[in-house]
Amino acid sequence: MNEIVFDHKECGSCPIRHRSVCARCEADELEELDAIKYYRSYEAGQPIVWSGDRMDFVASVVTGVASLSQAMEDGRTQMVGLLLPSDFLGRPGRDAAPYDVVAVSNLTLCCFRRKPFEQMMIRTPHVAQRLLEMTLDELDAAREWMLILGRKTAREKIASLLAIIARREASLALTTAGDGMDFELPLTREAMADYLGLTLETVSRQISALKRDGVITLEGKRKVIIPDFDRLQIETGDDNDGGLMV
Amino acid sequence: MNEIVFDHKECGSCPIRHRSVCARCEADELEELDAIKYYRSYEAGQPIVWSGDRMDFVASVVTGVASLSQAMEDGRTQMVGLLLPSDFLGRPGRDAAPYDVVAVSNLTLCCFRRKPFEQMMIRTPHVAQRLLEMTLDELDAAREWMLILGRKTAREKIASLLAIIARREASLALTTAGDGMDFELPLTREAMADYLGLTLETVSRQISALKRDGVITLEGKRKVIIPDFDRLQIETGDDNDGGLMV
DNA sequence: CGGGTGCCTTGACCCAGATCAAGAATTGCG
DNA sequence: CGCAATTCTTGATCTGGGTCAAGGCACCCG
Repeated sequence: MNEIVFDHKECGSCPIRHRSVCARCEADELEELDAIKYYRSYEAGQPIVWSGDRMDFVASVVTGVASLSQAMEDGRTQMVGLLLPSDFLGRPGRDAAPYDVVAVSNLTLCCFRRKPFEQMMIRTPHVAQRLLEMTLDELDAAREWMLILGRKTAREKIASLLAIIARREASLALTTAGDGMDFELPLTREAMADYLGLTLETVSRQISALKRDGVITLEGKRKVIIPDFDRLQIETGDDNDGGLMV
Repeated sequence: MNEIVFDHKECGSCPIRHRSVCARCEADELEELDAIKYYRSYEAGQPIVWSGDRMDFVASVVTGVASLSQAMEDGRTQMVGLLLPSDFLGRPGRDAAPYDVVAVSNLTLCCFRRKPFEQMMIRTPHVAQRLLEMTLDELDAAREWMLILGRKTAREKIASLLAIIARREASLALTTAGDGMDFELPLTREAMADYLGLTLETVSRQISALKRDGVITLEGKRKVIIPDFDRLQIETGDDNDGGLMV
């Protein structure tokens, strides 16, 4: 893997966004992708596709947050993934969307018509490779999430979610500012509950508890300040080495 | 996708085992794969790899059942996947195993040394394509499992697991015998508990309850008879159209 | 045949988190 | 500016599933 300087702004719209591969984007495929690409914006709360819908594009998130979720008939819903800027949405080779996709905040997608994208994938093998890599990452994240859902307490779940968001946030903003960090929560309490398999009341109570215990500080309802990341990490119940996520 | 007659025995050892792709296996790659392939057997209960171990092979399951699981330091464990015959194990491009892999029953793997396999992947694009497809299926399965873990009751969890195993079993044995079906449970109560995020006592109680209510019949402790699959399906809480799985 | 050793079942009790309910804080809009 | 409409917090109570404990059953081995 050759380490190439990586400008996220330029590359954000490229679904094969990755420092080593982006270099190649500068070559042929980028133009090819440009020809089939278009942007779309969504308002917070707006649905993007419903489970089962035909989906004739794939896309990458430019700005904002989207959620993938599955719903049961009686209204119970489980969020199964969270898409942050630079994440990929859609599945080459599949007609129907497998989950509901909703814009959690205001959102911009960079879309590619699916058929031409698939064609390109066949012709340029490294795109399929990259997509495989990304899918394996998503699979790992989904499985780490299974551990959270199946075996962690409410407090550990909240801590895990905060740690994951903090880590993601830190890796995007390149401010590796030691152990203290802060960010804006992109999710409502209800969305957090749907992600964690809890009720919104429990989410609220556990956030209050973490605040009371000095693990986090809140500024308003959404801004979270983490004075000591290691402390938060302990609250997650995980062993104390890194695990990637979301 | 061209529908070719599919002999599972011949193809079981081919990691690109799929009716449409198997046809191509008859050509070049099959020989190439044969050259780097070897078999390994494990006894029930035997570990195959531990999370974090270096893993220098990929494999496909020939016979038996293996489990993927994640453990917390204090002993809580969550099973995150179940590998049945014809499933693929391992990740091209990754050195370390991300989970513990254990043989649930006696198990035979058909292994390929990883490096040569990766080389071949680069040269033959349709293998990468197939692997991407398989990984997407696993991702869907993992996410359906997230719904089960996060939002279903204990009874629904058990019903879901039984329905999933029954469906898998039915698709392997080509006996599409209407609505009645039966199979041998490949998991202990404890393994089921680890899969479902429950305790083994709750698993036992809910199985007893389903038996009492006539949803299933047991023969011994492991053989499950499902007189009416639709009835079981209702107990899962899902909407009543198919959803793939495991 | 008798006593392990796994695996499973069932009962009694308890508690983390759900549910129900009442406000408080924040946001948006006429 | 004032009055909804959201979104969040907190309290009181309830309950599904966890925990602890006591056998039951099948199989193996000496």
